[in-house]
Amino acid sequence: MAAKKLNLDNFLPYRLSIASNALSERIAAEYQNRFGLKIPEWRLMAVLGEGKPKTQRELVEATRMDKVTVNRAAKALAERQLIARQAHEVDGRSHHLELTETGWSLYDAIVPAALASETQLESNITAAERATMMAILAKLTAAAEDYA
Amino acid sequence: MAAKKLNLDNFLPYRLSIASNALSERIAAEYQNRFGLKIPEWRLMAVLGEGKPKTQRELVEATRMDKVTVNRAAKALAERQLIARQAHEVDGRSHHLELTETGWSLYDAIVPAALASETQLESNITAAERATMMAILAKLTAAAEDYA
DNA sequence: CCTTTGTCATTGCGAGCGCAGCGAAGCAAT
DNA sequence: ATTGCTTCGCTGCGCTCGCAATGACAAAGG
Repeated sequence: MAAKKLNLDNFLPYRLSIASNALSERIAAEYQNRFGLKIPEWRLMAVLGEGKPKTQRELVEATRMDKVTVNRAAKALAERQLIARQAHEVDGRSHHLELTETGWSLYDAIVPAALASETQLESNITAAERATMMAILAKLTAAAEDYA
Repeated sequence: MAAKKLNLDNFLPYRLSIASNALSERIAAEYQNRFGLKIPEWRLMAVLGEGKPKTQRELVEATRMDKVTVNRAAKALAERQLIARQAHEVDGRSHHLELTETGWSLYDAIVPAALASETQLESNITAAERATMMAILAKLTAAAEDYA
């Protein structure tokens, strides 16, 4: 018999993974059904919704997603005419991506839905808890990445 | 221009996903390198380490993983002789899975490593923060799943 | 210039994940 | 016993993910 045991339910990375998965699935289904967007696509739109055109490289940084993920999401959005690729003035390899008219109207439709959805999800926790949570998540992320 | 904007960095599901991914990658690499285990395999061992033989169905419930994931993990562990499949006395379709001698010795080697790893990851947060975190994760998970 | 080295976007490919569907076995009801 | 329904483990298959390699262009050094 083992000297020491371990309870999976009390294991933080496990619980974090379960929670993240549950939320992701729920949100992914919602965005897919209502707007036809996958999560990476939605994330690009969220960043481009800040107003400034960005290159894929910049989007990778902003969304923390893989460059391939960003590329494919951008491709899908461009095909649906939700974003436009403007040639880069100085760098011939790169493009500036920005929301089109259609993109903006979809964005305007999504934002309230996203906020409402988040409000509902967080209806069980207090503002203080939320703040604590965000701080801890930042610490854990940093710790995991620093480890290297 | 959009009526309302949205900052991705302040979006909880996004931050949760980033954190979970960062931790998962780090842990997956560690288990893979040191013990040749993938995360689903490690989770099965963690549950079986409680001592009671379990069927795949029970493992699905305990680990919250898909039945296919559990099946493949069990297959891999059985091939490495880390777990044994005992025929089920009453139900001919099912088997009882339990750790073998070899399985136990690997388990005994992993547990201290897992605990040390978690301790290090959590060295930046207090016990109170950890407790808050766990409680919130449970609430969020429940909220996301209830939505259905 | 021209070569080398670096950077941005893209494509190739393998790994992982999970739904849907299958056969085998149990269970219920007649 | 037979029929129909459920449950267990397993396989097929499609989708997503991300590393690695490629192609196009840029920048730096001779």
